[in-house]
Amino acid sequence: MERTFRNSNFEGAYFKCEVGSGKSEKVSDFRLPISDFRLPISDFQTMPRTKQFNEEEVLRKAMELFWKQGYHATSIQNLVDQLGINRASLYDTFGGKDALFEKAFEKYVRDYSAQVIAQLSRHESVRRALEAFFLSEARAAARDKDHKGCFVVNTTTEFVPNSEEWAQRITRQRKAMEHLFLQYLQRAVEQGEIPPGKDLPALAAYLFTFYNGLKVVSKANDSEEELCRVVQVALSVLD
Amino acid sequence: MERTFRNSNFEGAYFKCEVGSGKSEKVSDFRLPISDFRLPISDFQTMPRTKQFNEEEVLRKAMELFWKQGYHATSIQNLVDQLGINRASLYDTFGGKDALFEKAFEKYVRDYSAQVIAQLSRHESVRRALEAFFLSEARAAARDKDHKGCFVVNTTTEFVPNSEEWAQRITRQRKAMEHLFLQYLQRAVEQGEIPPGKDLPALAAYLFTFYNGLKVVSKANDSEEELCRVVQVALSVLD
DNA sequence: GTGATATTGGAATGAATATTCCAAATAAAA
DNA sequence: TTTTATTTGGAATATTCATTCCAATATCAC
Repeated sequence: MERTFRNSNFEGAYFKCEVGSGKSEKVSDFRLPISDFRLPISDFQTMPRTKQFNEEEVLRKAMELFWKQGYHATSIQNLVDQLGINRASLYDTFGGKDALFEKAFEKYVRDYSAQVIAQLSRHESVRRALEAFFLSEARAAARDKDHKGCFVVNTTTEFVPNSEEWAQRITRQRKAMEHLFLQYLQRAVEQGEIPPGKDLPALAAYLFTFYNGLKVVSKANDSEEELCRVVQVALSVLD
Repeated sequence: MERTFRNSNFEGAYFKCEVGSGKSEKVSDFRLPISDFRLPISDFQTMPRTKQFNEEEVLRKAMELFWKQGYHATSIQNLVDQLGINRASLYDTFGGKDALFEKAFEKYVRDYSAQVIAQLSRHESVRRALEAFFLSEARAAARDKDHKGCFVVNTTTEFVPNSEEWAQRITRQRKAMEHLFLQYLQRAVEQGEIPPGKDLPALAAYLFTFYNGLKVVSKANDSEEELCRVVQVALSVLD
């Protein structure tokens, strides 16, 4: 507790820009002090040793490991080995296994949401955008030699129904993604790509359901061709 | 090892008919000895104490627990508490955690396959049969207060890609279910329900993929109505 | 009832688990 | 260089894990 917060006075006091592999070797570390910053409590006069690793990069590694193995099958030792940082650093920086998993999950959602939106907004035609999105997901899944699937989907099956907290988190994710699909479908109707009068919320929920299925099945089927044909069938509901 | 097989000479020698809760209280136990049965090796003269629990019933409980919680989140202590049998009995009867999980998985596949086939063969019309099947799955999922989903789907996300052995098992399951769907689709073409010339294997793979998605999504969405509408959208590819 | 033997409950074991702790090393500023 | 606060490596801790063991119990054949 005590050690965890010993630095809390200085949160946000510096813009850090760190570069390096983070594998406990020296890294560059530029700090741009905010000139008019006043120390609120402490009376110290020197700055201590800085972190030897890039926090974002380490978090990315943790994300990949939890993504691939899930929460229960990933041990702290596992993380220490893979992340290349010390046990104590892990606890000091991220708080513990639960907190680290949450941060990894949030990073995935953050990164992945941006990617989905970017992918979908590449085409004017909604039909083409959805096709491009699902085909790219199918291809990426088939090519991922780790067969990680989707972090959110994996977490759904691992934590629901055994954690009410995670069930709510997952539900929020579902609604966000269904809402995103819905917006595109509404635009499709406006653009005359989809005949009006269709049950768009059900269609959006369907797209989300199919997405989940694709992410599960692609873990155990790496045939790019088969997955792409399935996508084409799935999207034929839009015709 | 030694204790595990001490009774192996008598496997199948009796038709057992046991009744009882199995919660370490006395149960009725009727044994109908097979009259012409000859002891192959042993020279014993008395029969030992019989099992105090119904093996099939205990296996069913183990299946439900693994189904709900997964492999890693279920401890032996957990099983001992839930199954109502002794630690030693568990190891003697089922071999260990891994072996018990496998047996539970196989029981699920056995029971569930029979149920799927029964469900599908209720209607002459393939379209109606598929609709009845998916709607019944949606309704059952929404009504399952444990939100267990599908044991096979859960196992897919938990063990793939971290176990090659399970990946193969899961792949076999996928192919079996796709094959089942394909047979029905072929019959649908013969019966004139589906226009000829469609890519039936892709359609079968699509149905399987959607099934997986439904089983994931229904864990965190218990709205029967929403799930059923999604099913209707999904099956519109057949029109 | 008696003898033989498997089951049973619970303790014992040893490995793995998450987390905490501390001395030594180190970076930044004076 | 000295001072200071932090990171770091690895040991220490306490819990939980899967599994084994054994004495006591209970059942079946006689």
